[in-house]
Amino acid sequence: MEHVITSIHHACALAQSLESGLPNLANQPARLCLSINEIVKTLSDAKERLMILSQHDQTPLSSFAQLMMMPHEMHHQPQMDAISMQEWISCSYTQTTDQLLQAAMSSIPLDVRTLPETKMIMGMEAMEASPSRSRKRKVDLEKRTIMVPAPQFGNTEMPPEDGFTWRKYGQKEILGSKYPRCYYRCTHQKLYGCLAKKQVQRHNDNPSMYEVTYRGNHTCHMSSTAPLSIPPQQLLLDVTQRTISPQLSPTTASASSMWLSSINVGLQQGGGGGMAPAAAGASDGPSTSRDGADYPVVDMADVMFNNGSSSGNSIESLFPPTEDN
DNA sequence: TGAATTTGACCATC
DNA sequence: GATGGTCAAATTCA
Repeated sequence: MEHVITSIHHACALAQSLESGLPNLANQPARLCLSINEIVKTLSDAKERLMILSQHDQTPLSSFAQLMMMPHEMHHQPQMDAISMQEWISCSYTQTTDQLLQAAMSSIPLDVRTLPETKMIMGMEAMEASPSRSRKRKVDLEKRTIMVPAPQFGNTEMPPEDGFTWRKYGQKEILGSKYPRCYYRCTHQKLYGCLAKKQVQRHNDNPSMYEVTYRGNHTCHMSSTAPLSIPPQQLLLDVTQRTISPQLSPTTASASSMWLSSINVGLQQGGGGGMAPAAAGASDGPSTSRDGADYPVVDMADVMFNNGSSSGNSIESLFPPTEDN
């Protein structure tokens, strides 16, 4: 039991370090992923040990329960036995992990996020919408579908922001869907010939999720006068090389910032069931051409899951103190 | 007043 | 013919 408490303390320390390092990490999603992964791994380890303990020792885990319980939950559940504690931990852990994954996925640049390797890494394959019935059009643009959480607070009717400016050009009732599908195209379509489009539709069974389908690629960032946004290649390079991006667009910076907020809320809320409001600025990176490009996702995966998770466990390995921004 | 949104109509595909 | 995607006039908003 002592080891479990130690692990939890360690996870809390990691979370606090993450929180304190947020201002300097707004543009380093890979390191954030590393940190989250470390926290989740530590809590998972504690959970597994708790499982084993609770199987061997059926004594109530009241002290630990009180330690981990949210105040409002304590009010409603003054007593908690080992079984319900186990259920609670399981539930909380699962929800938190899912929320973190959601938040992480929504922050990773779209081109990276939608790569099969990335989905595999993040365990998000199941979140991919089932392939729609094939329908070849004259202009068969590349199509990528993701699920993003709807805002929990504020105007939940607003589709989640993704860092780009979109212009709505249509809305249509879709057969078999409770919610209409909204059609957007890049605001800069006329000015820069940007062909990026997206469709936003609330999930039928889960209205708290939006199904967002992107088609085409943003070309507006290529213009010298177009809104600045970092090409994903550059961002990925920065991520994998653990260097600080020389310049981040306001959009990217704020998106990263919101991503951090999401993580923060997720960590604080535990199983409370709520992420940071996506409407405040969920994040997508710019979407540019990636056809044929060989992104070093494997390297990123290696960094994320092999390099930092097993050895050291020092927060310094995740957030070297030498960097400031 | 210009930009963004709404919405009915039209077109493409199955 | 049914359905999804887009157009464009009308309307709303800042």
